[in-house]
Amino acid sequence: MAEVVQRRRERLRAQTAEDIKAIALRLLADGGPDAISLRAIARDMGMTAGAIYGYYATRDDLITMLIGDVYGRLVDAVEAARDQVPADDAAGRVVAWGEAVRRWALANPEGFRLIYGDPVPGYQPPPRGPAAEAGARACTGLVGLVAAAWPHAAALQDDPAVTWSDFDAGLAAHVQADFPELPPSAVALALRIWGRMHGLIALEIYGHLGPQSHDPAKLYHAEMVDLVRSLGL
Amino acid sequence: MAEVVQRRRERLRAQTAEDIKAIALRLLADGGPDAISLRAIARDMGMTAGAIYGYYATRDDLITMLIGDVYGRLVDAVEAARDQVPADDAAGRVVAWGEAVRRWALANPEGFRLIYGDPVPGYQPPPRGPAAEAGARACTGLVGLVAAAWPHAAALQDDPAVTWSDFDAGLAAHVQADFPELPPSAVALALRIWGRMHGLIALEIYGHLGPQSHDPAKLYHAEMVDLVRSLGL
DNA sequence: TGTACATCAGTGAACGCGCGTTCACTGATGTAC
DNA sequence: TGTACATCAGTGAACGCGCGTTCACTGATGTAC
Repeated sequence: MAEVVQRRRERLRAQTAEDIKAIALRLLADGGPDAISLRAIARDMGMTAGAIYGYYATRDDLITMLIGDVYGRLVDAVEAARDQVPADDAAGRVVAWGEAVRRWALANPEGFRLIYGDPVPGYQPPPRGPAAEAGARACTGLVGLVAAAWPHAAALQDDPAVTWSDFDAGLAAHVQADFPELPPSAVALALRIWGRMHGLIALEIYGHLGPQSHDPAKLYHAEMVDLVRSLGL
Repeated sequence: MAEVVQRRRERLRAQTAEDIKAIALRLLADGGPDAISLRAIARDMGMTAGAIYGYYATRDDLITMLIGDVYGRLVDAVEAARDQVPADDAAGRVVAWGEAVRRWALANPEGFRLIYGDPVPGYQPPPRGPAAEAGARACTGLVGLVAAAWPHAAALQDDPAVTWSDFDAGLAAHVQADFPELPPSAVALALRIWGRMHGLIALEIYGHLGPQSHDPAKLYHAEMVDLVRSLGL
């Protein structure tokens, strides 16, 4: 077979694989994680359910790709928001990051559920893969924010009880390479900041904040302000 | 029919209704929220699926009761842990509360998912009901903790921009009745504390912390210490 | 003590549903000569 | 230009599954006389 034809076929295959993901994402946004079924996707694509197996080996494979994609977009959005703020404004970057997470979550609630919630029923996430990678990216970004703030934060947040062995070896190595001066407690701080951003957003997305608060945005912003203060900024 | 017989029948009915919930909870613990199906419950009870309709009108009704139950137990556990600490030790009570939430979540991960995560596929939570009630209880408890800390926290956390209208009217009225001195920003602080506890726990339960941290307990404890400090305690 | 009746928890079979997955096949596209 | 062959994306029908829900029914328990 001529190479040019083979290459066109590959392009078409890749295109269809993308279409499948795109439709899956629309189903996700419309109906929540449960709405992602091979049959529903096939229906929307005007295909047969069996045809999907030409592109993804199983449903879980597709979901895995999907989570990786969505998670990647979240991290993209958040990094972009951070980079809107000058690098020397450590406090501003932290707040920009945090507010961007919330903004993305509210704009893509089902995406947020897909990433952070019970994924699609019966789905078991693979320990390695695009999702884990995106998580690592997010984590790295937060460490970067902490690194920028560390000159001020150290006095409040340094804790000699924290050691490198408290963390994943890969993460620890990565941090030590990028920020040789940074102590392990700075990584702990980064993870805690992650949790701090995640908490209010998760409560809001899952409808637990609504019954009590009429203004979650204000609440979240206050939390970001307090967070920045706890960084000594 | 003799009253005594009717009463015994009622007792038996109530007992069976409880058994159904108990088995549903075991299914939840074993297989996650998706494992709660009327057919699975009936199988475990040695009944027919249809028989469940003698006790709960629909599956969603059962789930609603279940969530209320589980949430109630969580709040019970947390309140009990708080009450182990003398009332004049505001900081200790906050930490006890927070650690109890995490302990309960780790001991009942599927319960935590049921309450705070995507509930069972297709389930829509009713705005009123035992679950909402338990949420309100948790919220009230946190406000109590903040009230005890407010003499110290006010200087750091008071914010005149927060108004009573930022909150649910019922909650606001309740707080104003119980703690007449407390400003609205104390309620905001309580909700933020809720988020702060929820964040790391949710990340841990849903497996997002594991890849990065080897010692989530230490991480969480550090967060509680920082939280207490941000209360001026 | 015995018999006709009422209650009502639970049965069992059926309904229609959507799902993931498999597989022999069709039919369009391109190749070789 | 025409014909025989290869590729391979997609078909369509079927598999077996578990689900929520309904409904006419059975059969044990207790009541009334």
